[in-house]
Amino acid sequence: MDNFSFAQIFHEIADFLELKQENPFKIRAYRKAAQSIESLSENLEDIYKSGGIKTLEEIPGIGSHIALKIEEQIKTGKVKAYQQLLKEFPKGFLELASVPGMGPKTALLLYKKLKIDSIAKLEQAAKAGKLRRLEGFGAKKEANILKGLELKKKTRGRFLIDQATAHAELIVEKLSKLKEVKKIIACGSLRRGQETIGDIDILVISSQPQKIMGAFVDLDVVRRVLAKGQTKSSVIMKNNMQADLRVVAEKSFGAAVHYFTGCKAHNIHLRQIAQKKGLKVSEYGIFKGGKQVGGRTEEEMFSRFGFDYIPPELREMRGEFEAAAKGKIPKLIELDDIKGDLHMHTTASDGKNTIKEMALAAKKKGYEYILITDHTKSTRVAHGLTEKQMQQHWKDIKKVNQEIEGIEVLAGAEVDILPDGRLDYSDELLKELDLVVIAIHSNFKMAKDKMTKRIIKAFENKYINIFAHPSGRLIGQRSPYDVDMEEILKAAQKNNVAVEVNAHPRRLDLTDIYCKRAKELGVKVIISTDAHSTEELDLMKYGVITARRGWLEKNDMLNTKPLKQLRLFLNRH
DNA sequence: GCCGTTTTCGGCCCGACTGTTTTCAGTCG
Repeated sequence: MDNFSFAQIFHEIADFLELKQENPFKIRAYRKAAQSIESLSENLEDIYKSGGIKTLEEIPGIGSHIALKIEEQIKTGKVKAYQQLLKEFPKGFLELASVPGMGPKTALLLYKKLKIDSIAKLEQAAKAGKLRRLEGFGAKKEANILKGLELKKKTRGRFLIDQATAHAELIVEKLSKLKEVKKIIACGSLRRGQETIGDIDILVISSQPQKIMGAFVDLDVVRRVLAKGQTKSSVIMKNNMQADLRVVAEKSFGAAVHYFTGCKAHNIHLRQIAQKKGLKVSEYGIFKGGKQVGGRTEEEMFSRFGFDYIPPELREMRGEFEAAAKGKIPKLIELDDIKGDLHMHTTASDGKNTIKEMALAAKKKGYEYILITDHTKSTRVAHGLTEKQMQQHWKDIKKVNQEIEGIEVLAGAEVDILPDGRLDYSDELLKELDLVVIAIHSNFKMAKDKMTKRIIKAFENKYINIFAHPSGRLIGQRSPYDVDMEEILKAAQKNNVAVEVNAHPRRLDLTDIYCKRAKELGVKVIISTDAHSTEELDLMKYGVITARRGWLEKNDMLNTKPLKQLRLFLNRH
C-alpha cells in the first residue's frame, strides 16, 4: 500500500471524528499524522518492515496509537476503528461536510433533523426550502448552501501552478495601481511553490483597507463575492478559482506575510514556540503582554526565536525548524543558477519551433548550452525519428551550432525505454550523441517489480545520461506508474545517471519529496523544461521552485555547471 | 492522540467574517 493511501485513512478518521465532535486536538493529531506520512520519501510499509512499531513512532506526529493502526493495516489489510466509523456514518456523508459553507456541525444537524445523508438529498431539501425552517437557519444560509453546492460542482480539485501564477499576477498588477496600496504580495501555497494551488492569497499593506476591499471585489475577473469585511475578503474568479485578500498595516507586514504564506502546521508550530517563551504570535506581530515586540519584517519572525530565515518553499513542517535552529538551512538553487536546458523538442518530432528558433530563444535567456532531444521511433504519436532520420537531424543540429555564436547547441535524443528495458536505438548511434536522455512513453501499467527492473536495466547502458520525468505522472490526468522509486534512485546513483526535474507544470516530476531523497542518496539532478515551443522554455522557473521545495542547492544540480564540468560528471567528454 | 531544556499529565494557535443572534456559534484559513 502506498503512503498516500495510509494518509487517506487518517484524514478520513479525522473527518469522522470531527463529525462526532470529538476532542479537536485528537482530530488534529490524526491530520498531523496523515500529513507527516504524505511527506515521507520512503514507503511506510518498508519503514515498518525495517524496524517495526519503534521506527514508525520515530516519525513526527506518529505515536503509539497511530503506529498500532498502521501495523494493523499492514498485517490485516484493515483498521478496525476506521471500519467502525465507516459503518457509523452513511456513505457519502463526509462529502456533505465538505460543501463550502457547510461544516461538520451543520452536516450532523441536517442528518439528525432531515435525514440528509448525501449531496443529492441536500440539494433537494435546500431547493424545497426545507432548511430555512430549522432553528439557527435562515433563507440566507439556505441560499449559501446552494451556492456552495454549485461551487463544489464547478471547482473540481486544484489548479496547476502556472494557471494560479497567471491569475495571481493579474490581481497583483491591477491592485498595485491603487495609490492606497503600499505593498502587495501573493502568499499562500503559491509562494511556497506547491505543485497545485487551491486558492490565491493576496496580502496588501495599506492604511486604508476599506478602499482596497472595494477595488478587490469590483475587479473584472471576479464572478462572485463570498465575503467582504473590514480587512479580509474572498471572491470566486471567473475561472472558478477562489482568491482571498487581506489588508494589514505596515508594522504587521512581516507577521502577516509569514502567517499568510503558511503552511498551517508550520504556523501553528511557530506560535507554540512563541507561547512557550511567554509571547504571542498572530498575523499582526509578535506580542509580549499587549505590546508588539516584533513582526515588521519576515526575517524577524524567525530571528526572534533563534531561527535562521526559512525560505517559503521549505515551510511544510518537514524539518525546517530543526535545520533553522542549527544553522543548516540550505542555500537553495535559484533560476539564475541555471546554465542550460537539456530537454526540448523541435519540428523534427512534435515541437512547434525549429532547432535554430529554440537555440536563439535559449541564447536570449542567457544559457550557455542546450540539448535538443527529439523523440525516437517508438513514440509514434510524437513523430519519433528513425535511426536514419536521427542521423540527418544530428547533422542539422551541428550546422545550427556552427551558425550561432554564444551558445552551444548539443545533439541528443529522448530515447524510449522499451517494455523489456532495452533502448530504442543501438549503442552505435547512442554513443554518437552528445548526451542521451531516456524516458518511458509506453506500457505504463506494468507491475511494480517489472517496471522497476525495466528502468534499472536501461540505466545499465553506458551511453545514457539523464532519466526524464521519472514517475511519468501528469497532474490531474495520469497517475505515476507503479515503481520502486527508492530502488530507481539508488540505481541512478550507482550507474551515474542524472534524474530530471521536469519543469512542465503538468509534470513537476521528480516531485519535491524525491528531490530531497535524491540529494540524500547522492544522485545528481537536472532541471529541464521539456519545451515543445520557444515559449515553453520559460517554464524553467517551476522546475526550480520544485527543486527548492526539495531542499536542493546549486551544487546538487548538473545544469548549473559549465558544459565541460557537466560532461565530466556524466562521463561524456 | 501526541508530546516533553518547566511536563509521562495537562496542555494543545489565533483571528476574521457571516448569519442568526441580542452575545454567539459555525466556518474558514
